[in-house]
Amino acid sequence: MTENSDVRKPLVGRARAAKAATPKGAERRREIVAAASELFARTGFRGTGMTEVAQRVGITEPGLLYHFGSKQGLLRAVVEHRDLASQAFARDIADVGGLQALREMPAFAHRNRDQPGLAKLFAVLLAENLDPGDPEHDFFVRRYREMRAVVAGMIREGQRSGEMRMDADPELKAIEILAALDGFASQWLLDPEMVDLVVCVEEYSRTLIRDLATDPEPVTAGTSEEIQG
Amino acid sequence: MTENSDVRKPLVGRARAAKAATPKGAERRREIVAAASELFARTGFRGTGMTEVAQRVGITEPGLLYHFGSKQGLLRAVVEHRDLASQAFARDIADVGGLQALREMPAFAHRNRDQPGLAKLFAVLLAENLDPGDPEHDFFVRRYREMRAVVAGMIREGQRSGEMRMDADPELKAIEILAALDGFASQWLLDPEMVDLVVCVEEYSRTLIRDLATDPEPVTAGTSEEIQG
DNA sequence: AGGAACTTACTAACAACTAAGTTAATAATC
DNA sequence: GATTATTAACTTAGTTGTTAGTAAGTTCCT
Repeated sequence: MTENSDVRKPLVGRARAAKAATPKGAERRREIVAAASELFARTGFRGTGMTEVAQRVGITEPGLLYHFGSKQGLLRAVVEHRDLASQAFARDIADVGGLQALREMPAFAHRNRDQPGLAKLFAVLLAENLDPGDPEHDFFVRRYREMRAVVAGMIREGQRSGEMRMDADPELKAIEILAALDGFASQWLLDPEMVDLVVCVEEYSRTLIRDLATDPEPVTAGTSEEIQG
Repeated sequence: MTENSDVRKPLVGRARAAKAATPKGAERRREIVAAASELFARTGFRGTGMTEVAQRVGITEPGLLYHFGSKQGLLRAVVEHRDLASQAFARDIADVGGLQALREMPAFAHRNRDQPGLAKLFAVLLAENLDPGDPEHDFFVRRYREMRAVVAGMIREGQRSGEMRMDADPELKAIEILAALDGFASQWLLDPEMVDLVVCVEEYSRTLIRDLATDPEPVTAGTSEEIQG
């Protein structure tokens, strides 16, 4: 019944410039990516016009297209650039490992709260790319698989070291943790007066530790104060 | 005018038809809402054209506008209609109350898995309305507040009846539960081959019961199914 | 001189929406 | 019970504005 022949653009565009060739050009690109990130976060990819982005950095629309070839090219640049921040977070988690990583979740929440643009950008772009065939669908699939792998690895390390119960499924727990963090973020973005991101993550962090730790934790009151062993 | 004069349409449009006046009209409205739900779910509100919706039901674009007055009018109709399904879920939860409600979460997940369109629609529309000023922002704020209240009430009842520990914060737990469910849904929609919605919710349901129940649960050998495939 | 980084001027497609007329069914009147 | 009036439910045709993207030329810097 009415099969979808919804084929996207054939992506023929000659992708005019993949990399900058000049310090000036590189700087412009950075400006453009920053502006586009803000606008995509506010009005989405589909809801944002190239003209708006161009005005924001004080050039014309074709001037913008010179750098990225097409709107999709710009999207890709935005997504890849902003992903670095998240990857940094992933490294942090991976480096720490085990229960200590869970204890540091509130710090991550603080960073997010201070940069609502990044959180919103990813929430909006994720929703716009849920469908296979959406321009950045594969990117988000890959990204979530990687992050789940990182979190699952962190849990597995906690199990190896004996800090965490063995009968927890690291894969499933990883999905749950990422799900909760995303969900907190969207409720907070939607209604910051009612939902405090940091409080939510702090409480959830405690819940996770209570759930996963083999030994009961000493009662750490309030915010994330490190307890040196 | 680099400043944002991004004022939305003043909503003056004479909202030509708020309700149907004829069985035939009512039926057409239903068709249109169904088609628009599908399309909004796939390509979002901003990414979907009135022409596409109109074609889908076999009428012209002005014919569509006759019924809903404007694109926003159509969006509102879609959102309000599809919300009824979610409200039904809320009633279920509220009626059951306490731990039993947590045990029935997988049933809710089953319903969602069989209707991916609804889940996707809400994920997409939520992300498109995170900003105050977005056309349905207030609707989503209201909706989440209501659902948090329902879930928090369910927990409070569990506490009153003695099934659940008193030192859990019902408001925070409600945020967490909705966050996790939304997050499961979006990971599942993005990558259904790696994330099984039902398995995730089942596991999470057990985690919640373990976390909140005062008495340890008898081991209900529910699903020993394999993890995702 | 030559290329990077633009601009102006344009196009073709499409967006939501309107105006005005048409059809068909119902409801009211004679 | 046929005719008329009224209305819902459309259609055709057009308006206005915006979209991403192009073509071709210009400025600037090395």
